[in-house]
Amino acid sequence: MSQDTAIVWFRRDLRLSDHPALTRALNHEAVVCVYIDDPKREGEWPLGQASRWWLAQSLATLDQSLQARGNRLLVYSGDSTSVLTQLIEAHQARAVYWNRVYEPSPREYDATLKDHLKTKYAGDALHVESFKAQLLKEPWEMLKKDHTPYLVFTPFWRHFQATWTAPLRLPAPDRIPAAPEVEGMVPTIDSAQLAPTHPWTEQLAQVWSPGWPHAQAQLSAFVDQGLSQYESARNRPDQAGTSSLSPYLHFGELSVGEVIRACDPSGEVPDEDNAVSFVREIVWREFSHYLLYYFPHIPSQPLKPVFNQFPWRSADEYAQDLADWKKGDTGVPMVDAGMRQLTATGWMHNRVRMVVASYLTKNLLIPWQEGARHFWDTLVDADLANNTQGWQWTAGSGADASPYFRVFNPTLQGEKFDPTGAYVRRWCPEHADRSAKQVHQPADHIDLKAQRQGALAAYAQIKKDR
DNA sequence: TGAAATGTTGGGGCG
DNA sequence: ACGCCCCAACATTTC
Repeated sequence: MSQDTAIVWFRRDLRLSDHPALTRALNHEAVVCVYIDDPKREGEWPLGQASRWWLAQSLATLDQSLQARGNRLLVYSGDSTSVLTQLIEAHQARAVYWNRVYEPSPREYDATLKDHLKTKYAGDALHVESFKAQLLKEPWEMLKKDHTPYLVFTPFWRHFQATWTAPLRLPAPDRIPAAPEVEGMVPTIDSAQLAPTHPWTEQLAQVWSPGWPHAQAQLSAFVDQGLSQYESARNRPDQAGTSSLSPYLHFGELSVGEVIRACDPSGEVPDEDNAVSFVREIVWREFSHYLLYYFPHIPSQPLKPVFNQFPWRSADEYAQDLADWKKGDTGVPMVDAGMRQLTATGWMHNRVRMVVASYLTKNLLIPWQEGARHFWDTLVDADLANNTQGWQWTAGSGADASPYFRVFNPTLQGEKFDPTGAYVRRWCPEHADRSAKQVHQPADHIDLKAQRQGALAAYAQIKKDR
Protein backbone atom coordinates (compact mmCIF):
# COMPACT_ATOMS: atom_id res chain seq x y z
CA MET A 1 0.00 0.00 0.00
CA SER A 2 1.39 3.39 -1.00
CA GLN A 3 2.24 6.03 1.55
CA ASP A 4 -0.12 8.92 2.24
CA THR A 5 1.89 11.71 0.64
CA ALA A 6 1.23 15.46 0.39
CA ILE A 7 2.96 17.96 -1.87
CA VAL A 8 3.79 21.43 -0.56
CA TRP A 9 4.34 23.88 -3.38
CA PHE A 10 6.59 26.67 -2.07
CA ARG A 11 6.31 29.99 -3.88
CA ARG A 12 6.63 33.17 -1.86
CA ASP A 13 6.65 31.55 1.56
CA LEU A 14 10.26 30.38 1.84
CA ARG A 15 10.08 29.65 5.55
CA LEU A 16 9.22 26.85 7.94
CA SER A 17 7.51 28.79 10.73
CA ASP A 18 3.99 30.17 10.44
CA HIS A 19 3.50 28.21 7.22
CA PRO A 20 -0.12 27.04 6.91
CA ALA A 21 0.39 24.84 3.83
CA LEU A 22 3.31 22.99 5.40
CA THR A 23 1.51 22.67 8.73
CA ARG A 24 -1.47 21.14 6.97
CA ALA A 25 0.76 18.74 5.03
CA LEU A 26 2.18 17.35 8.27
CA ASN A 27 -1.14 15.58 8.81
CA HIS A 28 -0.03 13.22 6.05
CA GLU A 29 2.59 10.51 6.38
CA ALA A 30 5.11 12.04 4.00
CA VAL A 31 5.74 15.47 2.52
CA VAL A 32 7.26 16.45 -0.81
CA CYS A 33 8.57 20.04 -0.85
CA VAL A 34 8.88 21.66 -4.24
CA TYR A 35 9.80 25.00 -5.80
CA ILE A 36 9.20 25.60 -9.51
CA ASP A 37 10.99 28.28 -11.48
CA ASP A 38 8.34 29.20 -14.06
CA PRO A 39 8.71 32.71 -15.51
CA LYS A 40 5.58 32.27 -17.66
CA ARG A 41 3.49 32.19 -14.53
CA GLU A 42 4.73 35.69 -13.69
CA GLY A 43 3.37 37.19 -16.93
CA GLU A 44 4.81 40.62 -17.68
CA TRP A 45 6.79 40.64 -14.46
CA PRO A 46 9.35 37.83 -14.39
CA LEU A 47 11.80 38.27 -11.50
CA GLY A 48 14.36 41.03 -11.84
CA GLN A 49 18.08 40.45 -11.44
CA ALA A 50 18.32 41.44 -7.78
CA SER A 51 15.28 39.36 -6.84
CA ARG A 52 16.68 36.40 -8.67
CA TRP A 53 19.91 36.62 -6.74
CA TRP A 54 17.94 36.78 -3.49
CA LEU A 55 15.75 33.85 -4.49
CA ALA A 56 18.68 31.59 -5.32
CA GLN A 57 20.26 32.24 -1.91
CA SER A 58 16.99 31.85 -0.10
CA LEU A 59 16.11 28.54 -1.75
CA ALA A 60 19.51 27.12 -0.89
CA THR A 61 18.96 28.11 2.74
CA LEU A 62 15.47 26.63 2.77
CA ASP A 63 16.87 23.39 1.40
CA GLN A 64 19.41 23.27 4.24
CA SER A 65 16.67 23.86 6.81
CA LEU A 66 14.60 21.07 5.28
CA GLN A 67 17.56 18.70 5.19
CA ALA A 68 18.14 19.35 8.87
CA ARG A 69 14.58 18.09 9.37
CA GLY A 70 14.86 14.96 7.31
CA ASN A 71 13.52 16.35 4.06
CA ARG A 72 14.77 18.39 1.10
CA LEU A 73 13.65 21.00 -1.41
CA LEU A 74 13.13 19.83 -4.99
CA VAL A 75 13.74 22.67 -7.42
CA TYR A 76 12.39 22.34 -10.94
CA SER A 77 12.47 24.62 -13.91
CA GLY A 78 9.54 24.52 -16.29
CA ASP A 79 5.78 24.59 -16.52
CA SER A 80 4.24 24.55 -13.03
CA THR A 81 1.20 22.49 -14.00
CA SER A 82 3.18 19.77 -15.71
CA VAL A 83 5.77 19.54 -12.92
CA LEU A 84 3.08 19.28 -10.26
CA THR A 85 1.10 16.74 -12.28
CA GLN A 86 4.17 14.57 -12.74
CA LEU A 87 4.92 14.75 -9.01
CA ILE A 88 1.34 13.84 -8.13
CA GLU A 89 1.50 10.82 -10.43
CA ALA A 90 4.95 9.70 -9.35
CA HIS A 91 4.13 9.83 -5.63
CA GLN A 92 0.45 8.97 -6.00
CA ALA A 93 0.01 12.03 -3.83
CA ARG A 94 -3.24 12.53 -1.98
CA ALA A 95 -2.94 16.28 -1.52
CA VAL A 96 -1.34 19.44 -2.90
CA TYR A 97 -1.07 22.51 -0.68
CA TRP A 98 0.14 26.02 -1.28
CA ASN A 99 -0.13 29.50 0.19
CA ARG A 100 -1.97 32.09 -1.87
CA VAL A 101 -0.41 35.00 -3.75
CA TYR A 102 -2.34 38.03 -4.98
CA GLU A 103 -0.58 39.37 -8.08
CA PRO A 104 -2.74 39.19 -11.21
CA SER A 105 -0.78 36.77 -13.36
CA PRO A 106 0.14 34.07 -10.81
CA ARG A 107 -3.28 34.37 -9.19
CA GLU A 108 -5.00 33.67 -12.49
CA TYR A 109 -2.59 30.82 -13.13
CA ASP A 110 -3.27 29.27 -9.74
CA ALA A 111 -7.03 29.47 -10.18
CA THR A 112 -6.82 27.66 -13.51
CA LEU A 113 -4.47 25.09 -12.07
CA LYS A 114 -6.76 24.41 -9.13
CA ASP A 115 -9.73 23.83 -11.45
CA HIS A 116 -7.60 21.64 -13.66
CA LEU A 117 -6.45 19.44 -10.77
CA LYS A 118 -9.92 19.17 -9.28
CA THR A 119 -11.30 18.06 -12.63
CA LYS A 120 -8.48 15.70 -13.42
CA TYR A 121 -8.59 14.03 -10.01
CA ALA A 122 -12.32 14.21 -9.40
CA GLY A 123 -13.84 12.79 -6.25
CA ASP A 124 -11.56 12.24 -3.28
CA ALA A 125 -8.55 11.20 -5.31
CA LEU A 126 -6.66 14.43 -4.65
CA HIS A 127 -7.16 17.16 -2.09
CA VAL A 128 -6.14 20.62 -3.35
CA GLU A 129 -6.13 23.49 -0.90
CA SER A 130 -4.62 26.96 -0.70
CA PHE A 131 -4.07 29.05 2.42
CA LYS A 132 -3.72 32.65 3.56
CA ALA A 133 -0.13 33.32 4.51
CA GLN A 134 1.02 36.35 2.53
CA LEU A 135 -1.39 38.91 4.01
CA LEU A 136 -2.94 39.67 7.38
CA LYS A 137 -6.39 40.07 5.86
CA GLU A 138 -7.83 38.64 2.69
CA PRO A 139 -8.79 41.42 0.25
CA TRP A 140 -12.40 40.30 0.33
CA GLU A 141 -12.51 40.72 4.11
CA MET A 142 -11.77 44.44 3.85
CA LEU A 143 -14.64 46.08 2.00
CA LYS A 144 -16.54 49.25 2.77
CA LYS A 145 -20.15 49.08 3.97
CA ASP A 146 -21.33 49.37 0.38
CA HIS A 147 -19.19 46.29 -0.49
CA THR A 148 -16.79 48.21 -2.70
CA PRO A 149 -13.04 48.37 -2.03
CA TYR A 150 -11.37 51.14 -0.06
CA LEU A 151 -9.49 53.69 -2.13
CA VAL A 152 -8.17 55.74 0.76
CA PHE A 153 -5.65 54.47 3.26
CA THR A 154 -6.93 56.01 6.49
CA PRO A 155 -10.37 54.35 6.50
CA PHE A 156 -8.69 51.09 5.44
CA TRP A 157 -6.34 51.45 8.41
CA ARG A 158 -9.20 52.16 10.82
CA HIS A 159 -11.09 49.14 9.57
CA PHE A 160 -7.96 47.07 10.05
CA GLN A 161 -7.38 48.30 13.60
CA ALA A 162 -10.98 47.63 14.51
CA THR A 163 -11.11 44.09 13.17
CA TRP A 164 -7.68 42.49 13.40
CA THR A 165 -6.41 40.06 16.00
CA ALA A 166 -3.39 37.86 15.47
CA PRO A 167 -3.83 34.13 15.10
CA LEU A 168 -1.24 32.08 16.97
CA ARG A 169 2.06 31.64 15.20
CA LEU A 170 2.42 28.16 13.72
CA PRO A 171 5.70 26.72 15.00
CA ALA A 172 8.37 25.38 12.67
CA PRO A 173 8.24 21.58 12.73
CA ASP A 174 11.24 19.70 14.12
CA ARG A 175 10.86 16.92 11.59
CA ILE A 176 9.26 16.75 8.17
CA PRO A 177 8.94 13.14 7.00
CA ALA A 178 10.15 12.67 3.45
CA ALA A 179 8.62 10.58 0.70
CA PRO A 180 10.84 8.00 -0.98
CA GLU A 181 12.65 9.27 -4.07
CA VAL A 182 10.95 8.40 -7.31
CA GLU A 183 12.59 7.36 -10.56
CA GLY A 184 12.39 9.91 -13.30
CA MET A 185 11.50 12.86 -11.04
CA VAL A 186 14.99 14.19 -10.52
CA PRO A 187 15.02 17.94 -9.85
CA THR A 188 15.92 19.68 -13.07
CA ILE A 189 18.12 22.35 -11.53
CA ASP A 190 20.13 23.21 -8.50
CA SER A 191 18.94 26.38 -6.76
CA ALA A 192 22.31 27.96 -7.52
CA GLN A 193 21.46 27.81 -11.21
CA LEU A 194 18.70 30.32 -10.59
CA ALA A 195 21.26 32.95 -9.70
CA PRO A 196 21.66 35.73 -12.26
CA THR A 197 24.79 36.18 -14.26
CA HIS A 198 24.98 39.96 -13.89
CA PRO A 199 28.30 40.69 -12.20
CA TRP A 200 26.86 43.52 -10.12
CA THR A 201 24.76 41.08 -8.10
CA GLU A 202 27.98 39.71 -6.61
CA GLN A 203 28.26 42.70 -4.30
CA LEU A 204 24.81 42.05 -2.86
CA ALA A 205 26.24 39.24 -0.76
CA GLN A 206 28.32 41.79 1.14
CA VAL A 207 25.19 43.56 2.33
CA TRP A 208 22.47 40.92 2.61
CA SER A 209 21.96 37.48 4.11
CA PRO A 210 18.85 36.00 2.50
CA GLY A 211 17.05 33.06 4.05
CA TRP A 212 14.56 32.18 6.72
CA PRO A 213 16.96 31.92 9.70
CA HIS A 214 18.48 35.33 8.91
CA ALA A 215 15.00 36.77 8.59
CA GLN A 216 14.19 35.64 12.13
CA ALA A 217 17.43 37.17 13.38
CA GLN A 218 16.78 40.46 11.60
CA LEU A 219 13.27 40.63 13.05
CA SER A 220 14.56 40.08 16.61
CA ALA A 221 17.31 42.65 16.13
CA PHE A 222 14.83 45.23 14.88
CA VAL A 223 12.30 44.63 17.64
CA ASP A 224 15.03 44.77 20.31
CA GLN A 225 17.02 47.70 18.99
CA GLY A 226 15.16 49.65 16.33
CA LEU A 227 11.48 49.66 17.15
CA SER A 228 11.64 51.98 20.15
CA GLN A 229 13.04 54.83 18.03
CA TYR A 230 11.25 53.91 14.83
CA GLU A 231 9.07 56.98 14.52
CA SER A 232 11.92 59.46 14.70
CA ALA A 233 14.56 57.41 12.89
CA ARG A 234 12.55 55.94 10.04
CA ASN A 235 12.87 58.99 7.81
CA ARG A 236 16.62 59.32 8.23
CA PRO A 237 18.60 57.71 5.40
CA ASP A 238 21.81 58.62 7.24
CA GLN A 239 20.81 56.30 10.09
CA ALA A 240 19.84 52.63 10.34
CA GLY A 241 16.32 53.51 11.39
CA THR A 242 14.27 51.17 9.22
CA SER A 243 13.56 47.49 9.76
CA SER A 244 15.30 46.11 6.64
CA LEU A 245 12.65 43.40 6.57
CA SER A 246 11.19 44.18 3.15
CA PRO A 247 13.12 41.59 1.09
CA TYR A 248 12.33 38.89 3.64
CA LEU A 249 8.67 39.83 3.57
CA HIS A 250 8.60 39.74 -0.21
CA PHE A 251 9.77 36.15 -0.43
CA GLY A 252 7.87 35.15 2.66
CA GLU A 253 10.96 34.25 4.64
CA LEU A 254 8.99 35.97 7.36
CA SER A 255 5.24 35.90 7.63
CA VAL A 256 3.69 39.28 8.16
CA GLY A 257 1.79 37.80 11.09
CA GLU A 258 5.05 36.92 12.80
CA VAL A 259 6.26 40.47 12.26
CA ILE A 260 3.23 42.17 13.74
CA ARG A 261 3.12 39.74 16.63
CA ALA A 262 6.77 40.38 17.40
CA CYS A 263 5.87 44.07 17.84
CA ASP A 264 3.22 43.21 20.39
CA PRO A 265 3.19 39.66 21.71
CA SER A 266 -0.39 39.99 22.94
CA GLY A 267 -1.51 39.75 19.33
CA GLU A 268 -3.46 43.01 19.43
CA VAL A 269 -2.66 45.98 17.24
CA PRO A 270 -0.06 47.75 19.40
CA ASP A 271 -0.81 51.07 21.09
CA GLU A 272 2.73 52.29 21.77
CA ASP A 273 3.51 55.12 19.31
CA ASN A 274 6.60 53.64 17.68
CA ALA A 275 5.01 50.22 17.26
CA VAL A 276 1.84 51.75 15.84
CA SER A 277 3.88 53.71 13.36
CA PHE A 278 5.69 50.56 12.23
CA VAL A 279 2.53 48.47 12.00
CA ARG A 280 0.99 51.26 9.95
CA GLU A 281 3.75 50.73 7.39
CA ILE A 282 3.01 47.01 7.40
CA VAL A 283 -0.63 47.84 6.73
CA TRP A 284 0.45 50.07 3.82
CA ARG A 285 1.95 46.88 2.39
CA GLU A 286 -1.40 45.22 2.98
CA PHE A 287 -3.20 48.11 1.26
CA SER A 288 -0.87 47.88 -1.76
CA HIS A 289 -1.62 44.19 -2.26
CA TYR A 290 -5.29 44.91 -1.78
CA LEU A 291 -5.31 47.57 -4.48
CA LEU A 292 -3.46 45.32 -6.91
CA TYR A 293 -5.99 42.57 -6.24
CA TYR A 294 -8.95 44.79 -7.12
CA PHE A 295 -7.21 46.82 -9.85
CA PRO A 296 -4.94 44.33 -11.66
CA HIS A 297 -4.04 46.77 -14.44
CA ILE A 298 -2.16 49.22 -12.21
CA PRO A 299 1.41 47.90 -12.65
CA SER A 300 1.37 49.43 -16.12
CA GLN A 301 -1.64 51.78 -16.18
CA PRO A 302 -2.51 54.71 -13.92
CA LEU A 303 -5.31 54.03 -11.46
CA LYS A 304 -6.75 57.45 -12.21
CA PRO A 305 -7.54 57.36 -15.95
CA VAL A 306 -7.01 61.10 -16.41
CA PHE A 307 -3.29 60.40 -16.06
CA ASN A 308 -3.40 58.60 -19.39
CA GLN A 309 -3.49 62.12 -20.85
CA PHE A 310 -0.42 63.32 -18.97
CA PRO A 311 2.09 65.06 -21.28
CA TRP A 312 5.15 63.00 -20.47
CA ARG A 313 8.23 63.68 -22.56
CA SER A 314 8.88 61.23 -25.39
CA ALA A 315 11.27 58.31 -25.00
CA ASP A 316 13.73 59.78 -27.52
CA GLU A 317 13.73 63.03 -25.68
CA TYR A 318 14.27 61.65 -22.19
CA ALA A 319 16.61 58.73 -22.97
CA GLN A 320 19.76 60.50 -21.78
CA ASP A 321 18.13 61.89 -18.63
CA LEU A 322 16.77 58.46 -17.78
CA ALA A 323 20.20 56.88 -18.22
CA ASP A 324 21.78 59.54 -15.99
CA TRP A 325 19.09 59.00 -13.36
CA LYS A 326 19.71 55.24 -13.34
CA LYS A 327 23.45 55.79 -13.01
CA GLY A 328 23.08 58.34 -10.23
CA ASP A 329 24.59 61.05 -12.38
CA THR A 330 21.91 63.74 -12.41
CA GLY A 331 23.86 66.40 -10.53
CA VAL A 332 21.32 66.46 -7.69
CA PRO A 333 23.16 65.08 -4.63
CA MET A 334 20.23 63.48 -2.83
CA VAL A 335 19.03 61.81 -6.05
CA ASP A 336 22.48 60.59 -7.05
CA ALA A 337 23.15 59.22 -3.57
CA GLY A 338 19.91 57.26 -3.61
CA MET A 339 20.44 55.78 -7.05
CA ARG A 340 23.98 54.74 -6.20
CA GLN A 341 22.85 53.15 -2.95
CA LEU A 342 20.37 51.18 -5.06
CA THR A 343 23.02 49.94 -7.46
CA ALA A 344 25.48 49.12 -4.71
CA THR A 345 23.13 47.38 -2.30
CA GLY A 346 19.91 46.44 -4.14
CA TRP A 347 18.03 48.65 -1.72
CA MET A 348 17.20 52.30 -1.15
CA HIS A 349 15.86 54.04 1.92
CA ASN A 350 12.15 54.71 1.49
CA ARG A 351 12.41 58.45 2.07
CA VAL A 352 14.96 58.59 -0.75
CA ARG A 353 12.77 56.41 -2.98
CA MET A 354 10.17 59.16 -2.77
CA VAL A 355 12.76 61.82 -3.58
CA VAL A 356 14.22 60.04 -6.63
CA ALA A 357 10.72 59.11 -7.84
CA SER A 358 9.48 62.66 -7.51
CA TYR A 359 12.56 63.88 -9.38
CA LEU A 360 12.08 61.39 -12.24
CA THR A 361 8.37 61.97 -12.71
CA LYS A 362 8.03 65.67 -11.93
CA ASN A 363 11.38 67.38 -12.49
CA LEU A 364 12.35 65.24 -15.49
CA LEU A 365 8.78 64.49 -16.71
CA ILE A 366 9.67 60.84 -17.37
CA PRO A 367 6.79 58.33 -17.03
CA TRP A 368 6.64 56.62 -13.64
CA GLN A 369 6.52 53.24 -15.42
CA GLU A 370 10.17 53.68 -16.43
CA GLY A 371 11.17 54.16 -12.82
CA ALA A 372 9.02 51.29 -11.62
CA ARG A 373 10.59 48.92 -14.15
CA HIS A 374 14.10 49.94 -13.13
CA PHE A 375 13.29 49.42 -9.45
CA TRP A 376 11.76 46.08 -10.32
CA ASP A 377 15.03 44.91 -11.80
CA THR A 378 17.39 46.32 -9.17
CA LEU A 379 15.68 46.07 -5.76
CA VAL A 380 16.17 42.97 -3.64
CA ASP A 381 12.76 43.75 -2.15
CA ALA A 382 11.11 44.28 -5.57
CA ASP A 383 7.44 43.59 -4.99
CA LEU A 384 4.85 44.24 -7.66
CA ALA A 385 2.22 45.55 -5.27
CA ASN A 386 4.47 47.76 -3.15
CA ASN A 387 6.48 49.03 -6.10
CA THR A 388 3.39 49.91 -8.13
CA GLN A 389 1.76 51.60 -5.18
CA GLY A 390 4.87 53.61 -4.35
CA TRP A 391 5.36 54.90 -7.87
CA GLN A 392 1.73 55.74 -8.48
CA TRP A 393 1.56 57.46 -5.12
CA THR A 394 4.48 59.72 -6.00
CA ALA A 395 3.31 60.36 -9.54
CA GLY A 396 -0.09 61.37 -8.20
CA SER A 397 -1.95 58.84 -10.35
CA GLY A 398 -2.69 56.25 -7.66
CA ALA A 399 -5.17 55.63 -4.89
CA ASP A 400 -4.90 58.08 -2.02
CA ALA A 401 -1.96 59.52 -3.93
CA SER A 402 0.13 62.50 -3.18
CA PRO A 403 -1.67 65.55 -4.64
CA TYR A 404 -0.24 66.38 -8.04
CA PHE A 405 1.25 69.66 -6.93
CA ARG A 406 3.33 67.99 -4.26
CA VAL A 407 6.76 68.30 -5.87
CA PHE A 408 9.65 67.35 -3.63
CA ASN A 409 12.56 69.76 -3.52
CA PRO A 410 15.55 67.41 -3.24
CA THR A 411 17.67 70.10 -1.57
CA LEU A 412 15.13 70.70 1.18
CA GLN A 413 14.51 66.97 1.59
CA GLY A 414 18.26 66.52 2.01
CA GLU A 415 18.53 69.32 4.55
CA LYS A 416 15.63 67.90 6.54
CA PHE A 417 16.41 64.20 6.49
CA ASP A 418 20.17 64.12 5.94
CA PRO A 419 21.08 67.21 7.95
CA THR A 420 24.81 66.58 8.18
CA GLY A 421 25.13 65.34 4.60
CA ALA A 422 26.54 62.01 5.78
CA TYR A 423 24.27 60.04 3.46
CA VAL A 424 25.25 62.02 0.38
CA ARG A 425 28.95 61.86 1.22
CA ARG A 426 28.77 58.14 1.77
CA TRP A 427 27.47 57.43 -1.73
CA CYS A 428 28.89 60.37 -3.68
CA PRO A 429 32.64 60.73 -3.13
CA GLU A 430 32.68 63.85 -5.31
CA HIS A 431 30.81 65.66 -2.51
CA ALA A 432 33.09 64.43 0.28
CA ASP A 433 34.60 67.85 0.92
CA ARG A 434 31.39 69.87 0.86
CA SER A 435 30.04 71.34 4.08
CA ALA A 436 26.71 70.37 5.61
CA LYS A 437 25.36 73.68 4.34
CA GLN A 438 26.51 73.13 0.75
CA VAL A 439 26.28 69.39 0.30
CA HIS A 440 22.66 69.27 -0.92
CA GLN A 441 22.99 72.04 -3.51
CA PRO A 442 22.50 70.73 -7.06
CA ALA A 443 24.97 71.35 -9.88
CA ASP A 444 24.86 74.77 -11.53
CA HIS A 445 23.09 73.62 -14.68
CA ILE A 446 20.08 72.40 -12.67
CA ASP A 447 17.25 74.84 -12.08
CA LEU A 448 14.92 73.17 -9.58
CA LYS A 449 12.57 76.12 -9.59
CA ALA A 450 12.10 76.01 -13.35
CA GLN A 451 11.63 72.22 -13.29
CA ARG A 452 8.96 72.62 -10.64
CA GLN A 453 7.15 75.18 -12.79
CA GLY A 454 7.37 72.73 -15.70
CA ALA A 455 5.76 70.00 -13.62
CA LEU A 456 2.94 72.26 -12.45
CA ALA A 457 2.30 73.36 -16.03
CA ALA A 458 2.18 69.75 -17.23
CA TYR A 459 -0.26 68.76 -14.51
CA ALA A 460 -2.37 71.81 -15.17
CA GLN A 461 -3.03 70.42 -18.66
CA ILE A 462 -4.66 67.22 -17.43
CA LYS A 463 -6.43 69.09 -14.67
CA LYS A 464 -8.34 71.12 -17.25
CA ASP A 465 -9.28 67.90 -19.12
CA ARG A 466 -10.91 66.46 -16.06
C1' DT B 1 4.44 60.81 3.49
C1' DG B 2 5.56 69.26 0.32
C1' DA B 3 6.98 73.71 -1.23
C1' DA B 4 6.34 78.33 -2.14
C1' DA B 5 3.58 82.34 -1.86
C1' DT B 6 1.05 85.17 0.89
C1' DG B 7 -0.72 86.90 5.27
C1' DT B 8 -0.20 88.14 10.21
C1' DT B 9 2.10 89.37 14.30
C1' DG B 10 5.24 91.47 17.31
C1' DG B 11 9.77 93.23 18.73
C1' DG B 12 13.23 96.61 17.91
C1' DG B 13 15.34 100.58 15.56
C1' DC B 14 14.62 105.09 14.74
C1' DG B 15 12.92 109.71 13.72
C1' DA C 1 6.46 108.63 24.22
C1' DC C 2 4.73 107.44 19.85
C1' DG C 3 4.12 105.98 15.20
C1' DC C 4 6.28 104.07 11.44
C1' DC C 5 9.03 100.81 9.12
C1' DC C 6 11.51 96.62 8.73
C1' DC C 7 11.69 91.98 9.00
C1' DA C 8 11.99 87.64 11.40
C1' DA C 9 8.93 84.10 12.86
C1' DC C 10 5.03 81.80 12.43
C1' DA C 11 0.39 80.71 10.23
C1' DT C 12 -2.48 80.18 6.30
C1' DT C 13 -3.37 79.61 1.55
C1' DT C 14 -2.31 78.16 -2.92
C1' DC C 15 -0.21 75.34 -6.31
